[in-house]
Amino acid sequence: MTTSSSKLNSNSTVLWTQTQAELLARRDPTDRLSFTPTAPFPGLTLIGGVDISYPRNTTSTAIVALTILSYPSLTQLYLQTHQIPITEPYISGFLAFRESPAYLAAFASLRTNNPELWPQVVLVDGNGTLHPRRFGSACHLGVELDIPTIGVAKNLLYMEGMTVDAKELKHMFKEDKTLGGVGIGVNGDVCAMAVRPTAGEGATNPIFVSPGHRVSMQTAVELVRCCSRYRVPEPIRVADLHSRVVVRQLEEELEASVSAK
DNA sequence: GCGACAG
DNA sequence: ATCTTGTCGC
Repeated sequence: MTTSSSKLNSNSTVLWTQTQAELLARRDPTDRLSFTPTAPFPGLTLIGGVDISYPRNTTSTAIVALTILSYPSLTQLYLQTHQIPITEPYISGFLAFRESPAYLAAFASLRTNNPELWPQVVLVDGNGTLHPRRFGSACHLGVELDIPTIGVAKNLLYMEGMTVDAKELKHMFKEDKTLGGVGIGVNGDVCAMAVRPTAGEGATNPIFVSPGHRVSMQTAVELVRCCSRYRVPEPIRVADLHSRVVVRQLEEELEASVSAK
């Protein structure tokens, strides 16, 4: 008798759904911040960003990058990568179970080596409340660390009950050049904002911002706008670019070790 | 019914 | 996420 991997995945999914429900009970949807939750955010000086890049031809390991930028200058104060084992597959709606361990390792290192740079808010590459169970990876990391987080996704996660789809949104931003953002409702809740990328009126491909933990929708959007020079806000952009550089190095090392034997 | 599904 | 070149435009 054989055991199919899809069967294993669906079993994990049941447990993971339960875990998400438990952690959701600990999520704080309000502004519980160490700075004033209104632009230009007096008191805010340290903002974090995290992202993960995966090497081609390998599924067991990845590179996580954590960066800390000063605010409002967006100067890079810290940028560290870690090679982390990846044990779980990517399953839509359960991204945190794949990536959160890597994030936790990165933050553990920061706490040990540069505790003075512990961020006041963290931008996460993924969704917050824009999620089938209102608990995306940004919420997950936020609750685990009890740190304010904001989810920023480059693509729309489709789910039942959504008021708009990606194509409609693109149309709306194209039609109305002054449109800055569109609320994304799911079964009566506005759980995200499609935000027109900063850098002009011509851009029509939005980013999707949703609160993670200890941040309101309003504050999340405002803050993302305030640290965006390009489509992707700086903290995530810096982490993304650097993790990609390091992933290339890892790929070369892997190639070398193969040809060496 | 088919397709759409963060990274 | 990753595989991938040039190209149109500011």
